[in-house]
Amino acid sequence: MARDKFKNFLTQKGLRATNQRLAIFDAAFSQGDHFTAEQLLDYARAIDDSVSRATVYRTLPIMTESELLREVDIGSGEKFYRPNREGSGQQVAQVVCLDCDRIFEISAPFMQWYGSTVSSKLGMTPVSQRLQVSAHCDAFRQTGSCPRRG
Amino acid sequence: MARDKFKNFLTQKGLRATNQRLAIFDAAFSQGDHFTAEQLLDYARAIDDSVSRATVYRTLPIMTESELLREVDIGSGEKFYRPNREGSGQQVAQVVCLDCDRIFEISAPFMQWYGSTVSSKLGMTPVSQRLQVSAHCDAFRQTGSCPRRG
DNA sequence: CTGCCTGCAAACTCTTTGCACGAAT
DNA sequence: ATTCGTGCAAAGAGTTTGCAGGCAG
Repeated sequence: MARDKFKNFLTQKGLRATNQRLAIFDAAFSQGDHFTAEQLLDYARAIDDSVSRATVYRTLPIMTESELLREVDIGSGEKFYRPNREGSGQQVAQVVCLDCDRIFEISAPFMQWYGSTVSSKLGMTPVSQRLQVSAHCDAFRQTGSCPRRG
Repeated sequence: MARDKFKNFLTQKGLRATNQRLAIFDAAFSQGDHFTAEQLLDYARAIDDSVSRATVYRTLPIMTESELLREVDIGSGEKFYRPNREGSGQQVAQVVCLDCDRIFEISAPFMQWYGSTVSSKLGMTPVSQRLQVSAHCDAFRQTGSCPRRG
């Protein structure tokens, strides 16, 4: 269970397993889709209403360092986060729908190879890579509404 | 000359070719590397000291819409911009050096193909795609200084 | 002249931080 | 007990915007 991995990570780093951190963790993992820091605050407060915005922002880096959460930045001002289930790894491309602002993720196994190829040309060692595609929804253009939104 | 393209774009859109806009344009194209909005303000003021921060921020979207400038967001809080010379197109990957914070660009022609493939799986039409690789500099790790920095 | 553009400064959004209190070990 | 964690509110960074005056067409 991911919750245990989080607790282990905390203990291992000499950090404390407080109610607030666990509430934030549970809130994050009750979400199926991407969420923002602000949304996470709402979700976490539904579990433990003592959670503050500051603690959410202080807990997010802990969860991304432990690789339980993935940070997704599509250059829209605010960052998105997503639970990293089933060890899905980092070889994922984001497809951002320009019509409904949703973010879809698609496996892109070649990315790692490409990162290595490109980096070695520059005498560098790749750490991570991100591929982001911005696209319009065909159905939206025809019907005027996004079929994935309803 | 790119400057003329900018003027044409302005005229075509019913916008005015003011001294400030042209100073900002010239400042942008005197830069060889990526720059931030704040740096652009400095450069532009060296040409015309009446240029204000507001006008820089108002002119940047005009220059990116006209495809004279490319926006590069590496998720660091502030956005970078880069002159789009010789019609280099959008098929460029960014390699961000984690040691010296520089941004290198490398041609990645396959990206467009990938964008199409992925988008069509979702029933979407790709508009743009971005590949960003974060990497460590091998030379830096050995010598403690970045050879590209000096 | 007309109305788009401008500079200024205040506002805004998202995120980070200082401080004194509170709780986990 | 001791130290780390917390909430609150203020600060911070980057960007946007309302307004009164200015300049291009």
